[in-house]
Amino acid sequence: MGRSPCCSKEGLNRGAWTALEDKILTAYIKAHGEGKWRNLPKRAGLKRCGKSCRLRWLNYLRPDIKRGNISHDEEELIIRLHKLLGNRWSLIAGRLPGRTDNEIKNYWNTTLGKKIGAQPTNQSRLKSKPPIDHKPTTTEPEAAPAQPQVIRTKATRCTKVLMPTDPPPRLSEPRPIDSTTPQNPLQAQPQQTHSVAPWGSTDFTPDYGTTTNSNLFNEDYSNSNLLQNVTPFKFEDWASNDCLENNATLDLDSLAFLLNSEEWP
DNA sequence: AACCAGGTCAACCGCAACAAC
DNA sequence: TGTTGTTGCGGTTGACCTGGT
Repeated sequence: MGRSPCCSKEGLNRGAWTALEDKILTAYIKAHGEGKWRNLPKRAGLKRCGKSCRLRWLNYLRPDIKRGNISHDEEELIIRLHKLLGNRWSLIAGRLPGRTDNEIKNYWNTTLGKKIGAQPTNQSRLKSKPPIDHKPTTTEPEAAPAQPQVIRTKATRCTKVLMPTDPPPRLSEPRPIDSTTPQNPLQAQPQQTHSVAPWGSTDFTPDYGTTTNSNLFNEDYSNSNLLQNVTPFKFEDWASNDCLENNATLDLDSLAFLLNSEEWP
């Protein structure tokens, strides 16, 4: 490869983090804040690569991390969002306060992927495992007739986002439902600095009442605490956002078509 | 008790987008 | 405008755990 690794491998610790390393990293970030990951290990006195520090902080040490016990509401939300977004774990995680993309990805690959009959992302693992009996549960949508429609899976960053001047409330602080503003999980507020919603524009108009799937969310989630504070979005608005790739409009057109189809649960 | 298979999850890897120069 | 450095992302790996035999 033409490019050197992010850091020299020599003399650096690898593998599981020790309690001491965690302590050092946490203390350093509390004192100096996040960012500058490349220089962080040197400054903090850690024999770790900056990438490793970042990952450890984001996925494990951050104070707002929720660990384990993914609730039923969260599970359903993950399933729905995965149907919409595919393996874009950071976006999905952005809808789930306190959850990390890594945790959701793992949860999907080990639990949800099997439950709903989707292929885990880890294809190599599947090869050595027997087929899974996909029985729909009472709480899950009907098993998809075919592979879930995935927009795309390549990693892309989305930083050109217009943040709302009035950030939506956290999921953990539900607001009363306004009957005039149907709710949608995709409008749940982004709570993580590393992952923001592409539909962050403040001026789009909630309007998805023209499709047979307009109640995709508000029906299924009408009883969900998690989703009582979210508002619907419009695919056209979403697709036109600058942060999406040029071909995203096409993909979203396909997605809109999919949502209009009878096959959509 | 020992072994094995399968499941879970933290960590690593390589790529691509973005920022700085 | 092009190049280089940095950051963030999804995919993948492997150590550890657990349950069955």
